[in-house]
Amino acid sequence: MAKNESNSIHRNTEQNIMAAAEELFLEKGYRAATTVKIAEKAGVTHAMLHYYFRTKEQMFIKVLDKNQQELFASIRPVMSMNTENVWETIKGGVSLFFDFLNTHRRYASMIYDVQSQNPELLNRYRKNTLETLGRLVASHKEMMEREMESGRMNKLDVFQLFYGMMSMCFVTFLSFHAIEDFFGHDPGRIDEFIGNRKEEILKTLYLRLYGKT
Amino acid sequence: MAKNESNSIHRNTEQNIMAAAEELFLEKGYRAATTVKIAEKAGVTHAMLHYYFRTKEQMFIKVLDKNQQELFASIRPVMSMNTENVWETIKGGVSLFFDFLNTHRRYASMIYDVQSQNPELLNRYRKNTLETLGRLVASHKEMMEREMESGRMNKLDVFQLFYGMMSMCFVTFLSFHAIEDFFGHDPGRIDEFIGNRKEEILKTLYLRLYGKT
DNA sequence: TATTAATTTAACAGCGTTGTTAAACATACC
DNA sequence: GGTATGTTTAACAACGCTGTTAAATTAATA
Repeated sequence: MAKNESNSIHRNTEQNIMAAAEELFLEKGYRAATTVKIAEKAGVTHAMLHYYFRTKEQMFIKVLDKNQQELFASIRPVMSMNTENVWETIKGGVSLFFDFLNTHRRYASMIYDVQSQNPELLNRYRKNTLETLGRLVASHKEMMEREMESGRMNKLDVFQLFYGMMSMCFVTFLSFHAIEDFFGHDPGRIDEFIGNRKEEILKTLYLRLYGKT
Repeated sequence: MAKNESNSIHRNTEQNIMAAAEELFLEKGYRAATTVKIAEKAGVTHAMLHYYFRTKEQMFIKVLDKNQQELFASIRPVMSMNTENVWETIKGGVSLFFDFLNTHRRYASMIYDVQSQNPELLNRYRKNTLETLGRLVASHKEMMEREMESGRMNKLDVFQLFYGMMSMCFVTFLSFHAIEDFFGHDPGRIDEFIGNRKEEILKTLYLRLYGKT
């Protein structure tokens, strides 16, 4: 078997397994996505998972890494944003994060599932995330505080602001099962709700920062 | 054995099991709270669970019902609130709901866990909740819309408002594991953060409803 | 004392899950 | 044709979970 040929076949099956694993991990979480179901979905026997990935845990870590890379790529533009315009930066950041979660609709619930049931699997992931997030917050903290001092922006704790931004986005997709139930699994109505939710979050944040009583 | 005596012993063990089951279901969710661990925590053998409750599912349903009753009791005062003062009503409702979640810190994550992993167990629960919630929303909808028409309150979709209120409270306690990690499991700092979060949610809602740009 | 209820002990069946392996087969390449 | 790689098939071991039961034990009561 030629090396090219070999690799492409190799990659095809490996990628099928990866794709199936990703789908099931995202949909069901770590525990409920069993190796047998993953193999079934990939159209191979579950012995193949061992052949390519050795253990379920290694498979999961690859899925996790892939999604984390996509997340970082998605929010990269915030890093290089003009930090002079505070609202534009916040709006951009929330918008990018929300859109990432929307294009990865089960990501939030997968992370939540693993965080609560198998937190040890998130050790590597958490380190990267906290560093990245820490840098992000730090790089905008001063600027915001200046804005508050000047009276152009309402005063509030920067940590509370970031927590609020992230959690409002996150909870939208954590509650996706409930939303689906509520809207009768109608993709049109669901998309509409999600779109409105994003606008509502941005409006809420804007008024929190600039609204006068 | 006298009937009284019998009942009191009966109840003691039964209540021990119930208490252990509640703790573990709340902490770990349905699947991960195994019958053996519940029996261990209650200080009895797992055969006793069968003796008193027959199945794990029945045990869980009792725990669920108990917590739901406590939730309904907690938010009952909102029902009888003066619906003329819109902000006081909203503030009271959010405050009561938030406080319930705070005194039942694992309730949110237990409900989330079961909703995503064993949704069929929530069928009875969901029916009750949706009805109660539906009545609650309906009873305040008109009044809010009047307030918006009059220009005293900013316009927004009532459903989005309720979703926002509930989800901001809910996500605070869904992210409790993360909060504990972040604050190094220091109860003082955690309580302080939770307290600030409640104020922040109320402030955010107030500005969303009454803030002018 | 005889009876009844509560409880423990110790075992078992049945199921699903993960990880593992041996043997056979298929395919491409040299 | 011989070799290496990919793949399937068909088992198996080990573990943990739930549900169940039979037998023995304890304690209260009538």
